[in-house]
Amino acid sequence: MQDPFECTPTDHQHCISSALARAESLCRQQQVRLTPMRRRVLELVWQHHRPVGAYALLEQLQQQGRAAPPTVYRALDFLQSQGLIHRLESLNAFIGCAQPHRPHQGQFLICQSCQSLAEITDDGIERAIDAGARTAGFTPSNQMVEIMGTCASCRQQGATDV
Amino acid sequence: MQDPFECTPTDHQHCISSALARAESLCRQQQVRLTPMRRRVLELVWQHHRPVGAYALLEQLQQQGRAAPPTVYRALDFLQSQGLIHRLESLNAFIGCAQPHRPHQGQFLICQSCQSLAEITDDGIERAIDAGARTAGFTPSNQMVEIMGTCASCRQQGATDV
DNA sequence: CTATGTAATGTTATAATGTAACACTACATG
DNA sequence: CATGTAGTGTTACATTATAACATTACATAG
Repeated sequence: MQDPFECTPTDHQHCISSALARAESLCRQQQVRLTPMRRRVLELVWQHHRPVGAYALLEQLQQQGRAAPPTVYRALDFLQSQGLIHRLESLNAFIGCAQPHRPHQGQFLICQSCQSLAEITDDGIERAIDAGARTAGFTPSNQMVEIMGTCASCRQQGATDV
Repeated sequence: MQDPFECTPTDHQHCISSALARAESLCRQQQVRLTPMRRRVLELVWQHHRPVGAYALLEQLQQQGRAAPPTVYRALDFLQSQGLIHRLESLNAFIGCAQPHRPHQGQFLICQSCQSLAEITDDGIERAIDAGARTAGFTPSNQMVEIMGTCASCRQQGATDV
């Protein structure tokens, strides 16, 4: 398994371009339009490659012309509806989804030390949540799981010097 | 198991007063001060008995004198630090915790139909999350689990008339 | 009992996040 | 070309949260 927290600069260009390619293909399949604005916002999200707020994206858009909050939020809403990005509720931020092809909700590992984030898709977690909810007479439609802690590389460093 | 979504008016008075009594006792134990303001905010949170926003609480406080946002947020921070309330990230809202004596994080069942909320504490979920995170080389310290769906009573009604 | 320090609250202003409402433009289709 | 719908622009505002500093309450040492 590739460490989801690691990404060299070279990888990173690849991350971005392959994410955009996947998005193009997925939107064609779904017959929805990945307009220039939507594509641009998705590109910016992937450039960060960590949770990024709507207003940070807005500032970047404003460096190349005018833009206002609704424009960003609309693009983000669209991207989210297509599963191309996830929203992190505990951070009010967004991140690109690496597996937009198969619908999922994902669980998020948020490193409190380096602010990096990894997405996992763990059937065991999803099943446990589903079972727990149903035991309480509740019919779940959607799960949000955000896990705060320390990523592997921060833990190694932190073991001595933090 | 008592249905966490149900609470008659009579029960409700009992909910509030017993929550306050538990809070008093817990704060004495912890040697922290449940000041009148903090107590009042906790009481208001319990009066709602569903997720309530900081500004809704603020408005209520303002009906009995002046109050400003920092006052409410400080009280909420304190209550949260003592485990007396939980913050629901996906709703930007707060709710009283029914088991403040044993530290826990809880999982939240949010009914999208009636906006009620139930807290469960499911070891299976917590273990699955812990295991899933560790498999990814991540050391979790804290979990946020918010589950959207339909509560039992809404589902019964909704089966026919929604 | 007063002095002193810390915790808690008051107060003002502002930051950060998000949306409503309406105008305009682009684009597909009849 | 006419028309409708999706997408974007624009303005204004709503909602949520915090920074910074003043003041008050309260415990404890002297």
